[in-house]
Amino acid sequence: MDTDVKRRRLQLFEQLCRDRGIPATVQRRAILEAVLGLTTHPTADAVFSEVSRRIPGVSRTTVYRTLDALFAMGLIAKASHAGSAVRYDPNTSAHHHLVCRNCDAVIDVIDERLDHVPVPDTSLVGFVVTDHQVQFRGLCKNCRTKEDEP
Amino acid sequence: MDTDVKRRRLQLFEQLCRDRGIPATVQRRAILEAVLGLTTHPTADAVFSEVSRRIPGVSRTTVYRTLDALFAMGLIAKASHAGSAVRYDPNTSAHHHLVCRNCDAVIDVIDERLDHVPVPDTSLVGFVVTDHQVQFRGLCKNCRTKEDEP
DNA sequence: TTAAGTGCAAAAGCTTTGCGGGTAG
DNA sequence: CTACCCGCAAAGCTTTTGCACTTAA
Repeated sequence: MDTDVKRRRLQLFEQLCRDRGIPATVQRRAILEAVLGLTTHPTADAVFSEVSRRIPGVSRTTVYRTLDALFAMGLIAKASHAGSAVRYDPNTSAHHHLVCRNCDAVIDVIDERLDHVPVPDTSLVGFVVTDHQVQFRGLCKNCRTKEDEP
Repeated sequence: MDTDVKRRRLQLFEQLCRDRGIPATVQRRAILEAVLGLTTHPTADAVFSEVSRRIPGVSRTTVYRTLDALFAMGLIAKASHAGSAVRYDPNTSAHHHLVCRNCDAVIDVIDERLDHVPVPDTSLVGFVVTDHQVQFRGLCKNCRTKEDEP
């Protein structure tokens, strides 16, 4: 992620904490920095590994709780796709995903044309649409080469 | 699900089993019928409950194993969206979903316009797209009324 | 000071695995 | 007959919860 964006996100974090009168702890800063530094849409466990390097004694529980908190503050996003574990995403603006059906890797897609797909008429079922996301499924580079050599 | 479609799906199941020389057991038939009969994109546990009614002694393990097998045979689909449990879908053809961000309910969307969204250029990352799905997020009827009365 | 956060241990929810006995083809 | 399936129990992985101690504001 761009250094400038990171810096601003961290400043936003500090401000949101001040506004709400909640402590900006070492752990929280480190966990936010870890997500901002990973481009792999890490699972909570992957974030835990990364953070453990900087704060050796940190607990998994704190990572889970903090990821939830950062998500609630709008500082990070959840990547919604099938798979055993939830994945987190530093990119909070509208974007789409390539999802590998073999290894569950998630790659960002930025394409304005996808931000304006036709919204179906959902008045019959009483559903209110606020948001949408396009998922492209297929095979990533790694898994493609693996399938070629059986 | 339409009775005719159900009947044909069950026939297809019998034939696939014969072709592959694998037994079409009572349990498998019942599990397939259960998924075809539920329009709620049931979790494995919901399928288990439904099947238990017809086959009182059936085990969760068999339900999990069979859902996997039916998926591998292309007889049912997995609904890919964030949430703790995997959900199964009798509709195996291209379609899209409304996902409630409050209760995780999944509702089918059939809209041809969504079947032809622009496919982004993924040659740079070496990803081969085979498929896509649009997810509309928002609030379902139930959760909307709940939020109105806090 | 004091409300909130942290770590630990334990539990909960979903799913998979190993194994002995049973059953469809 | 024989390969495959079934149910049971146990374990695995991700995530949540309760509680005593610590820390940021």
